[in-house]
Amino acid sequence: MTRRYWLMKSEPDVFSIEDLAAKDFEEWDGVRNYQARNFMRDMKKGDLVLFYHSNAKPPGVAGVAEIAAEAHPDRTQFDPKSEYYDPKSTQDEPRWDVVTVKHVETFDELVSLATLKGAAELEGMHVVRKGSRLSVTPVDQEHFQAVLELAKAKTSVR
DNA sequence: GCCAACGTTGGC
DNA sequence: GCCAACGTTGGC
Repeated sequence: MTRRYWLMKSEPDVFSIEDLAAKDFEEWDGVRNYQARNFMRDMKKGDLVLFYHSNAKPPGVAGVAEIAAEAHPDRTQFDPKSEYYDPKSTQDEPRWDVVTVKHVETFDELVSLATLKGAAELEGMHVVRKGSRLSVTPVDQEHFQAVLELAKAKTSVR
């Protein structure tokens, strides 16, 4: 099986890796960017995800999740009471999808964006680029492994 | 709070 | 189709 790797951003004040660990599974709703949506549509069950805390102090990768269910319609787009409501979306042709993610691991210590930026082997990774805004991005296997090793290195030093 | 880097909207 | 105005993301 060819497994693919991704990075997904979430603001921990809204939904953190601790929240995911408590629930085990989560529907990743609220993505309203076509590029991010298209990446989610490419995700396969078993793919691994770097769970990134954005708008955090500090921002960085907090752990790992796994794709538990592939893309299916985001119910919040049909709900007028939801902040994610999209009046232009129809049941016949939904615009927005979710994937279901499962908790795999919470790092003992966050791998901060500063650490990622300081790692030469992560050059070219989307999240280290200046002005990176895309909330869902593919990650090279080499980059994914390198982030795991950074997380392990931090743990062993303590 | 500032600002860079986009994405979206709408006039033309 | 072009582009200006505006909105959003997210680091710092």
